[in-house]
Amino acid sequence: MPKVTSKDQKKAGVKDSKKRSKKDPNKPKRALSAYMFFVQDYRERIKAENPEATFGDVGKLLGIKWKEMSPPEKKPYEDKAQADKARADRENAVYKANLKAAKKNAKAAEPSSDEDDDDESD
DNA sequence: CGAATGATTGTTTAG
DNA sequence: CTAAACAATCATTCG
Repeated sequence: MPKVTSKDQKKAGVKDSKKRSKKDPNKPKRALSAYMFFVQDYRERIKAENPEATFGDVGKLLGIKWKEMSPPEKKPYEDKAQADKARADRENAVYKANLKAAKKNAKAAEPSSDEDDDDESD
């Protein structure tokens, strides 16, 4: 049942104060969501339609509009999301390379000062 | 192998 | 600057 949506996260008290936990050395994070791109384009529009709207209002309005949007309307945004995903994928490759290199370097298992220079031979 | 959960992404405005 | 609401996502990880 724990379908923990972002709402549950905040409900659980999981707010982002300063990065949430950090276990991996340098994860490429992830790609953005269609919503991110959607907002980037709508942020101005929402403000245009709701010049008096504040954080809570604009924020909600944006989400509502998003839901009101038709799949084909979000399509272009999803497309960007996928584009970002592709970009993230690249970071992922580098990330893995870094880990692999670091791991290979970490022979004594002593993470004291491991300075690895990144050389993207691309 | 499968489900779940966590981490992350970007924006808004106001104090 | 940071905080929370808004939605997506999707990769990692545990069983």
